[in-house]
Amino acid sequence: MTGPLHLRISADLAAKIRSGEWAPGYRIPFEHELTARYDCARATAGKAVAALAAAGLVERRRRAGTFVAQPHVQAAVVEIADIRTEIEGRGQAYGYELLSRRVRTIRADGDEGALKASGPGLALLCRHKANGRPFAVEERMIHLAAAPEARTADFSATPPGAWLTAHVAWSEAEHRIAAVGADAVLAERLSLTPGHACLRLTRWTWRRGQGITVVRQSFPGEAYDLVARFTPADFAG
Amino acid sequence: MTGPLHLRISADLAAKIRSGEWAPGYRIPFEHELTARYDCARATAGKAVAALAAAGLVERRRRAGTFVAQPHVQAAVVEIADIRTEIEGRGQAYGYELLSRRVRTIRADGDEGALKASGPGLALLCRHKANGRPFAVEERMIHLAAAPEARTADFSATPPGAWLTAHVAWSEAEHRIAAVGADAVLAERLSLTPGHACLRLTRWTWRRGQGITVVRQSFPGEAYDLVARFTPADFAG
DNA sequence: TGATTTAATATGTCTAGACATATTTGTGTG
DNA sequence: CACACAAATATGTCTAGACATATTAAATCA
Repeated sequence: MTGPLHLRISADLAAKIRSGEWAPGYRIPFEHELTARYDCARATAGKAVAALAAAGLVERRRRAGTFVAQPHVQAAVVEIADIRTEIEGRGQAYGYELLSRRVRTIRADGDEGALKASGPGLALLCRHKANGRPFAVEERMIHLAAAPEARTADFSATPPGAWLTAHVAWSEAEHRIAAVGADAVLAERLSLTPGHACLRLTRWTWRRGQGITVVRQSFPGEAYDLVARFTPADFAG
Repeated sequence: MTGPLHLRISADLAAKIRSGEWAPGYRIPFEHELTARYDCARATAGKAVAALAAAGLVERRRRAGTFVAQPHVQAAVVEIADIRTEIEGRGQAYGYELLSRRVRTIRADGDEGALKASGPGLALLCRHKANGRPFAVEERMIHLAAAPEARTADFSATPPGAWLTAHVAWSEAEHRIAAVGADAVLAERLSLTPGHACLRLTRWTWRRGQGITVVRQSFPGEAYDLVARFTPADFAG
């Protein structure tokens, strides 16, 4: 094993935990023991153990020691790609249509209410296509006070998601993933029969507590899976 | 602001970034400048900036300095709680039934194929209830070579998910989230009409590359939303 | 016995250095 | 002008201490 000593120590400890040799609840060696074993300063051993604690593999308690953590809640990282990237990544032709665009007051209830934004917003309705077939319908509201340039942007050519990531920085986001049966309107837009199972991804985006945009994307159930991977930590162990 | 100095420095810097005062690409102060500003050792300033780098707020380049990172790809952390925890967290009564249990060979294709496991497996079918109503159907396969104790575990009382997290450590997991229409069998088990939109969560779990278990949980679409939050970092800023 | 104080101890934070490593930038050469 | 080389410099890693803080276990007192 090469590289920085603190990483080597982390990897060694992580391997013991991953292999099950050190079960949840096991007290791992004290820092002063690691210091002796690896012939290093306490800060180096401490850094190695702190990394494991940050990754959730261990829990540290003063005076008591450091213990292998109980398996965590399943936490999965979903990388929600831009739809265009998603489609082109499958080798399909991407298509985009703006179906409707208008300025209206942001509602204080429902999905838009969670934005905690008031005043005029830009309401967009658009459709993404893969190989000419409907892939997703996107209903979006952009808070114009937070993104004033959106008023003059040409969303008939540029999908609003791509435009926003390029023009507006965000600091917080929340996603909600649900399965819904298509109502008559959605079914027509996606060329499905009413009731067809669809995956619905709703995303709210804020910056410093001010709502920027909320978007609801609906996919035919068989067209799109969200894939999430999780590894408890990044050690090579 | 109180507490450890390195956290105070992290929070100060994070606030500048979040507010947009330091835009993506901006070079934040060098460690030696922070050292002077906060009257601390370089290690303390370095720890603060390293935390921001770990959170993805900044990127560090030797000789060049530390720069505010470009807004990342949408990455959402989904906390997929144990179903019992999920139900009880809503203040509902949790119920559990084992519908079927048998030992059979793990298939080499389909969902089970991705386990890359062969030999005997324990196939379980169970149902989770909230306030007496079906909440989820769970189809699970446990690789018995990876978790031999499962052969004698009493899954009529303990849900397999809870048993596994307590008895078997895992190192890698993959989740797939999809919307499906209920087929006749699933509809009957969930007391729905066929075709009803359901959220389907499939999870594979490995340990050191060896498949441990694959589980497919199906929820009535209206019963369960996956909620994912994303904040670039954990600082109070 | 039960409650309270006290001492021991592991982690948390921090310092003031040192040397290693990578990369940019300037310089000189063909 | 293009390219190779050297110097400058910011981060990365590490040491050998120090004191702070939380918590447990032991000792003491009601």
